[in-house]
Amino acid sequence: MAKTSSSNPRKAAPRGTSGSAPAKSTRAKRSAERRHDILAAALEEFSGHGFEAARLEDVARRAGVAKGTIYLYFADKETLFQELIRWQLTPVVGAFEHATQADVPLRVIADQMIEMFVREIYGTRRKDVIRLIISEGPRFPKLAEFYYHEVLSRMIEAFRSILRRAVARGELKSDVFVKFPQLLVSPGLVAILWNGLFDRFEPLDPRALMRAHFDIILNDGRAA
Amino acid sequence: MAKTSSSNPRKAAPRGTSGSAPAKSTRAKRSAERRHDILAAALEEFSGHGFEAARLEDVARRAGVAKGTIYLYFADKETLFQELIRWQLTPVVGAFEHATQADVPLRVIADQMIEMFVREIYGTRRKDVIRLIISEGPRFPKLAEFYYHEVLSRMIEAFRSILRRAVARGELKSDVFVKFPQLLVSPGLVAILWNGLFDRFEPLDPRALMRAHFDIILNDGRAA
Amino acid sequence: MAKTSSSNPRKAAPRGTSGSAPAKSTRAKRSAERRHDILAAALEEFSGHGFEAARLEDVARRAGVAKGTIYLYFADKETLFQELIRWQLTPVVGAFEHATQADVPLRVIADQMIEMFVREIYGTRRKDVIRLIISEGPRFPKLAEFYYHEVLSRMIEAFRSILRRAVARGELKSDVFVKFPQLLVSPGLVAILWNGLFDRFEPLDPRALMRAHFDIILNDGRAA
Amino acid sequence: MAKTSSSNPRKAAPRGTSGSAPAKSTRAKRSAERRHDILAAALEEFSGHGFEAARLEDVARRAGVAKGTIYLYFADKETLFQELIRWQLTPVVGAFEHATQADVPLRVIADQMIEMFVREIYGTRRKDVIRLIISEGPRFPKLAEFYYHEVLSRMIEAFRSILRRAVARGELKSDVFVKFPQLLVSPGLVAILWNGLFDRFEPLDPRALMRAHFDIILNDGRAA
DNA sequence: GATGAATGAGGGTTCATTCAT
DNA sequence: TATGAATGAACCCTCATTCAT
Repeated sequence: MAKTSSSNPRKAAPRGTSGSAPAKSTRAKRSAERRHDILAAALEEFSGHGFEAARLEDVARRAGVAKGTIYLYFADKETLFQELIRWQLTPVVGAFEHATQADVPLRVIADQMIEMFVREIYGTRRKDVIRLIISEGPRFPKLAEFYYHEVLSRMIEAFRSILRRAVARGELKSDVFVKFPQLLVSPGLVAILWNGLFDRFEPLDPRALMRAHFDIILNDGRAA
Repeated sequence: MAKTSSSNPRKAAPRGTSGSAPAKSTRAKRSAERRHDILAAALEEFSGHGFEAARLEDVARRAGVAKGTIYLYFADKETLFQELIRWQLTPVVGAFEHATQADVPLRVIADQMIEMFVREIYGTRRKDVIRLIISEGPRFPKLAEFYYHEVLSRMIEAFRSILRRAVARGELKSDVFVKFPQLLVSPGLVAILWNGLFDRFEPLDPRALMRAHFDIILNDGRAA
Repeated sequence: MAKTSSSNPRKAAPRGTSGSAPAKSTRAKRSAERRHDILAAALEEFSGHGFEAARLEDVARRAGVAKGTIYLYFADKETLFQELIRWQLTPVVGAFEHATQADVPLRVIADQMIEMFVREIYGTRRKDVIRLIISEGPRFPKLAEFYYHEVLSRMIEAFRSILRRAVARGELKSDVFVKFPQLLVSPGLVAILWNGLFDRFEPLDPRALMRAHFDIILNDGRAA
Repeated sequence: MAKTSSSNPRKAAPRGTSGSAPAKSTRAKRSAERRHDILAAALEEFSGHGFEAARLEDVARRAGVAKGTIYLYFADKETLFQELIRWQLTPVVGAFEHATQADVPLRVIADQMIEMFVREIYGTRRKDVIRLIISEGPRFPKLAEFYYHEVLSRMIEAFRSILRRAVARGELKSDVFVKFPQLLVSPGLVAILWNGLFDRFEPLDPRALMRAHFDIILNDGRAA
């Protein structure tokens, strides 16, 4: 009953060019790469098949490691899954919070948000991560909890601060969005879900959808 | 070596209002009841665990039948799942189409839609059926196809006819909704998903959310 | 509760001219027909799939009866199987014994045997019955026992009496066949087995095979 | 919804003489042993119960492995069955072909054949393998095909070359056996089938049977 | 650390048999 | 008698997890 021999290697994969980190022991670097490879492989497999149907053997093969190796880095399938979500979403939250601090007109922010969403979420595997949270969240209370506390509530707070500034500035006549910030992001959600389910029947342009939505709610006459 | 998988009766489901036929033979009635019991049990189990993780043994136990009995009514697990979706959603589409034919002001229709949604979807197991389609749809092309053709496209068409009338009447200045009817229903979707994932952290009143949304897009000054 | 209005029409006329049986109560006649139908259906299914893989549901459907009806006539699947063998083989033994009593030259008898074999065994479902005994016999001791006592030993005895007469008459110089009558029938067996296994690769004419065999062992110069 | 059934090593079977390689890694050796154990266990179970009725759990228990282990070596039950046949029969074909190349009198060859048959087939489990092919072949076209191409046609060819030499030498007056080599082996077949079905009622000495047969067809006066 | 062979519980599906109608 | 819906034991196969090397 080997305890996890721990000294769990650092997160954060070396992204892009391989070893830019200057002074990491080869051991530690290899370890971090392994962990990254496994997470990346898991992303593909969980995205493609869902949690239950994804097979750790396929994750291992895709990562180029043996099945047992996965258990050196992650306690079990469920932990791997949760770490995968964390690994993908944590970076964007920071970027998002940072991007919303600039004091620019609401419409400009909206355009930035749209581009950011399309570039960082819709155009990447993160789209599938969102879908995974929606699909598997109800069966993984801890996952939903992590997502709510570490991602969603921070993003909502960022939104609210933007919105409050916009109301103060008179750009928004109403404060409904402060109360229901979900209304701001719902088109993004719809775009993601539609894409996975119905794009083959009727494609949906996420940018156009979100622009139309902001035109309406910002109510500036462009769409009226 | 494979055998032709045996025949399955698949008697007509008790769509909508129950049996109006006054004199059903006991056999046929029992059969319809069994089918109904199995579908109801499957709804609970699939909702609670998802398609893969739901166990037919639990469905059987919950329905009060033996495991093998399920196979008298449904060819396999997947068929049971699809029939379940069909059984739950087909009736509401008709009701919805009928409800949207009245020639009344858009705001009245909107209020009716909200009430209908809360009563027929959000307040029932149908909410879970929607969630199931979102979760499992990507892995069940036929399911997504059925849902798109038999449910979604019909509902979208109904929406569009309402919206076109509203534009013609001058109630709507823009025709974006005719182009993106998804924007109309996105709050309902958000409400369902939020409910399953985050209600325990921060409850969300679906009626309030949807009303806020319609206030904004109908733009009549109440919320502006 | 409409009962099936029944009056189930009789199946398949009882071979050759229709009703030659003079005075059977309708009940008894119907019952015998049912039994016959089930046996005939079982012959097809067991021949085609073997004992284990044959499904009683298919037997019932083919016989035009309900699954439960089979159990009114036969105790279980195994009994049905054994009765089937008995039903098919009992008649031929008598015919065979009768045919071998004529006091004619051995070669004439041989030719008659060949024709009888081709007509009554190889050209009919009885060929499959033989195969079934070979395939399933080791797992059904009672079946092998029945076959040995009721069929084989009687046929062997008949053969031996022919052979003894032939030896006495000087038609056969040796009495090996009296000791090993199996050598007489082995080509028939080979023909049956070859037919089921390899005919598609290399057809085998049973009549030619058997004639060649008798030419050799009767050693009369035709083939020498 | 189907997954690609995973890979199967299928290391080379220990054909004929065991491992001549002196230094096998323990891993590889254990693997070959396991495969052999499973095949041997499968031989017992399939022989005793037939393909359908044999249970893989019993094979596993007999081989001393877990149920799942079988699937590390064989894709499924059917593959295990076919590999079993191949494993048993391939070696004898080569041995047989080799044995028939000596240019010795026909009667000598015949005696050698008889001894070889009794020693290598009748006295071993290969007898049961032959029975399995006969029993299951009609339901496993691929099995019959393998057997015909890899075993039977090669043996027939070997027989024919012997026979042609014998005809040329004047040892055989007729060439019927060149046309129907089945007639040469039919007593061996009869011996095998008789053994499985009727030996308990009336034992049959395979050697005596085959000698009697060859005496007759070689027609040299010993038996006349 | 890394491997991958081995494990064995678990679940979908089949089908002989029963029994209420 | 006849039916066929219902039963539930049985069995093949999968795959997360372990552990000797």
